[in-house]
Amino acid sequence: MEVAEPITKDFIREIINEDLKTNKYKGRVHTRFPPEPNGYLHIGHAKSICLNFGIAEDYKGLCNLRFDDTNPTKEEEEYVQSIKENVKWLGFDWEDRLLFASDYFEQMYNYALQLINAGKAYVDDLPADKITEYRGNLTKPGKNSPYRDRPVEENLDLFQRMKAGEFEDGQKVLRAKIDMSHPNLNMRDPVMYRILHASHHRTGDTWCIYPMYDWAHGLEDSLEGITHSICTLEFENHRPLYDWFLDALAVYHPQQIEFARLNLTYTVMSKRLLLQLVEGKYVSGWDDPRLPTISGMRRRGYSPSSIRNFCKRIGVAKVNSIVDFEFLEHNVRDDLNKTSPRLMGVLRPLKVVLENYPDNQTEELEAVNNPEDPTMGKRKIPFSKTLFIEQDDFMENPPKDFYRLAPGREVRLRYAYFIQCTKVVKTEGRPVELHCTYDPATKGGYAPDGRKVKSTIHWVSASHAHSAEARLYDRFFTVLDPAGQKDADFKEFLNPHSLEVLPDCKVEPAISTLKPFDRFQFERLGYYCVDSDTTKNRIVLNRTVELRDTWAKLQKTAQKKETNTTS
RNA sequence: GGCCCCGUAGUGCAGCGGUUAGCACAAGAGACUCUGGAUCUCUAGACACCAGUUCGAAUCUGGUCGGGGCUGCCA
Repeated sequence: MEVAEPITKDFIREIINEDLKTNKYKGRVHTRFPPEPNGYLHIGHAKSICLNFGIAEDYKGLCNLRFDDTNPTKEEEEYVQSIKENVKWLGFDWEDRLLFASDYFEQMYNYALQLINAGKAYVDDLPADKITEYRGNLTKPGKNSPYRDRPVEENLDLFQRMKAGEFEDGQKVLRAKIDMSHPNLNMRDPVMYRILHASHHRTGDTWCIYPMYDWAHGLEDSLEGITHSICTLEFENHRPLYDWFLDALAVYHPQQIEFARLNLTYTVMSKRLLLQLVEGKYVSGWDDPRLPTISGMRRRGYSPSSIRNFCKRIGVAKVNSIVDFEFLEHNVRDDLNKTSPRLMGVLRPLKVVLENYPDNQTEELEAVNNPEDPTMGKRKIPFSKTLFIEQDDFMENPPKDFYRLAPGREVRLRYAYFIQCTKVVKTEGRPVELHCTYDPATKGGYAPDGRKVKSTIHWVSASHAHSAEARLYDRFFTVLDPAGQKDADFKEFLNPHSLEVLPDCKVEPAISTLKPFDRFQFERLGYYCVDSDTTKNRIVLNRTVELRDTWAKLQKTAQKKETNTTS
């Protein structure tokens, strides 16, 4: 029985409820997800996507996908494509509302003219460093540019010539005329347009002046009839400006609401830093499975619903916080447990020969595809005299709490037989082959005499197994907050063991029915998925996340105890 | 020295003047089990501080302390 998720009423939905009550927007709810196409989306964006599209769903409103493409020097078409794919993959639909800020450039230009005419904007000839200097700082008020009081006619003429391409990059800017001594630095005559002789991914070379975020964003929202413009906390100080522009123009005025962006332990959540990792080849690309990008997580094996659940469960607030990476993992396990077919595969094979099993016999044993979901059916697994089991499932001198195979001990091979270890073959002190006997009476895994075994282990038939490469991932960084370390580059904290490649794993034949991006569980090991590097001749698997492992935890605490007493 | 935002278990959220301060993850104990998985049960754990308002404050007000953000022609 599924327990209904409690309906969390976050502060944003409370504001919307209030607006609905007062009929502020005539009953409309219209949000937008406004990425800049300058990189790939990450899990932090997923939070925003779920929020914006989720609110639209909840209130039967609309959510636009709008690319905020106002800076041609950083934006690329590749990013537009990846973002569209990611949003779609996450399960959201912008219908016919795929929009671009660049579609409004002409309109924005006219609005700028309007502001100039109203005496609220001026062309400034000050170079960039002077503008900075004139701005003052946190505690010192700024001072007016000598060009601040140019007559309207001159401003109009200059601005039109900026647009016409008569000036070099950086030679002039258009600024709002607000207040150079305002305590909020954003209000000290912010730049509205800069000259950029750069080719834009959509408008090409038709423009050489491009609007700044503060000027553009509110207009985009206004033009689209957005009701609630949801953004992250760092834009809080920009809201007065957002409001100022819209009021100065006397146009439709959405409400900006800020929430805290997502932070996750042991990772970085910034397109800028992720770009460094990609460009510096610290990863294989934007879709490297160790990255918190949507593409990376998809390749790693995360399901869209696991990400959506995660985003729903972390909530929305205004406190800066950092979510445990374990919580993300909990959500994948939770989802994948219910939806993933099970398979058996051996990561680090140890050969087992069943001495009393007929030499050339093969049996087909029946296995359940998903114990959590009987509708997923059953499958046959081949069994024979020579098998592989996991090296970890055998210990020559086991401690008392080790339940698995050991000399003289009996365990169950899942869905197969009880076996007992009779002999250990070693080279250089390491077990390389086990001789066991099987009990024919236990076929299927049940002992007719009712005797119990302490554990059930997984196995594959040696001659039937498919070889595969498994890529095991560990946390990407060694510290909780790699980007927040004092006086240090975040790349210093990369975990050198974040990727472990096991080139020759042994997997049951059913693996061949899967295709890239298919997800499954290796029984007793974890959730895996087929990597996109897989070809006809080579199977590559990614470990999404390990199963919860109380044995490993026991060992870890025992180890800790030991080092505590010895030191 | 300025402006803005924020302080509830280890972590993330809920609590909207009267609750034994709730939920989830993590932690600990146990049950069950052909995955040392899943599931189930139980345990421990928090209102930053000080005043004020009120019969009554985690909730309202003021202050203190603490955290975050803001000085791009980035978004």
